[in-house]
Amino acid sequence: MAYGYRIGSIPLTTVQRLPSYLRVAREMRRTGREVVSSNRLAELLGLEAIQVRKDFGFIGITGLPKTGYPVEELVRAMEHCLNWNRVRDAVLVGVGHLGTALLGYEGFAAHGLNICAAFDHDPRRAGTVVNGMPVTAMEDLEPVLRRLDARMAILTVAPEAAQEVALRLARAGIEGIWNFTGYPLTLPAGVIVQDQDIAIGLAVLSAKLSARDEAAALPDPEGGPG
Amino acid sequence: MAYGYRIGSIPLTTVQRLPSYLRVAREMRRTGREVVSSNRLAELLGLEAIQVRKDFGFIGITGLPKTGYPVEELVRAMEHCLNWNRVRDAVLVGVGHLGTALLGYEGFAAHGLNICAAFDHDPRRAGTVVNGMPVTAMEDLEPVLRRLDARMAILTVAPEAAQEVALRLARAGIEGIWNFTGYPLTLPAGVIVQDQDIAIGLAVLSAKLSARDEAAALPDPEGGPG
DNA sequence: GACTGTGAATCTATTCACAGCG
DNA sequence: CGCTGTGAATAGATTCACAGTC
Repeated sequence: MAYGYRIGSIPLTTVQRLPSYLRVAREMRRTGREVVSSNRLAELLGLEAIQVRKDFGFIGITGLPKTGYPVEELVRAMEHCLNWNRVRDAVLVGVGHLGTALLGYEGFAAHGLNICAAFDHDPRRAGTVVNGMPVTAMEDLEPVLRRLDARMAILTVAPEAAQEVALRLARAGIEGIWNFTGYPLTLPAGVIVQDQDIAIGLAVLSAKLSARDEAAALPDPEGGPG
Repeated sequence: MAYGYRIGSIPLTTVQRLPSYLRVAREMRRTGREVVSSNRLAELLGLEAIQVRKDFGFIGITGLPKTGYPVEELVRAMEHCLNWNRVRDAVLVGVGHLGTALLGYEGFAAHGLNICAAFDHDPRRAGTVVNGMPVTAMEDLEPVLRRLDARMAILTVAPEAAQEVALRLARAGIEGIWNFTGYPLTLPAGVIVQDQDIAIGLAVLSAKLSARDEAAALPDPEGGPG
């Protein structure tokens, strides 16, 4: 196993689509809409209706023939599945450009995430306040973590430091690491690592543009432009 | 089709793994290593060796029995596939927290990306310089784009503005949009949109932590902790 | 012996066909 | 009808088995 197809009983691909369903469902709730069909959701998100229905089936949401799915129940079920209905504390390590941006990101509240401490290795940064969050020196990582109740860490240090810092976090009891460094971490089993590699998205976009160029350079075997 | 399984002749999943292969291969080249086996790469990246070999097969890299794959050729083939061997210009729209971070990100050079202009809707931000990049007012978007040679745009505006700005970019000739807004864009066919939704990674991590909690609350049907 | 590389097998995800219900 | 939901069918990704090569 080098993959991880399911989370609990829910397919990974379904979980990956939940944030976009949830965003739309919350917006509908806000505007007072009470039910929505799989067709409408699919259209808004560029998916197939059957996929929406299958996904909802996996997370145990049941709809009403003729009318659709109740928006309120959708929101509740997805929030429960993602645990986004209660606030969880997380620490952030590495207050560079990206760490700073994440400290300023207001969307985390909607995802049940509260950054409760920030750490940086640079002594000139420690002691300052960045986007409203005081920055603590790295040497205080362990004692501060002991006082807090954070299970998650957001890792935004330089790739060279990633492994060492991640290990310290794991030893200090952090259970889940959201890894923005691009460095492939090796950690004791039991610590969950979620890689967030910005290069992947860029790779896909680059490859698509590149493939289109090559297709355009060839005679057109079938189908028009686009 | 609501999916897009392949880019040219290469499976999407393979393209998504290329950045991590490339990172390791470049590091090996830097340290003077000339060949590497699929086994070694798999170990470093937490994959299966056979998957590495299959991936390399897809992008046309051929190795040598007994020795492995030539590092230099690996780097070249992957850079070519991703078009990361030549520099492409891109514009960035939306100089908030995230846009600012991306303007300061030094890794783009290694990915062949050069941000050549930045735009923002806020009149207080236009005219300033952020992380070395002068910020242009939104009303100058079209004329400035006409003078530049950018095919790609990085979209980091607020979700509410995403659709409208994306449409302007598409009309101005932008071919690929890297969409950080979380808003599901609808654009004329022919414009490639790559969604980069930070909430997906958080959703997966949250769901994994959540699933573990629920598993821990149950009697252990098989297998130890983890 | 130590690797690569191919064709088959397995496993997963998506899509289709259609039954069921209001 | 218009919509959900299930079981089967298809497409895709991963993994296995093993032949081929240096």
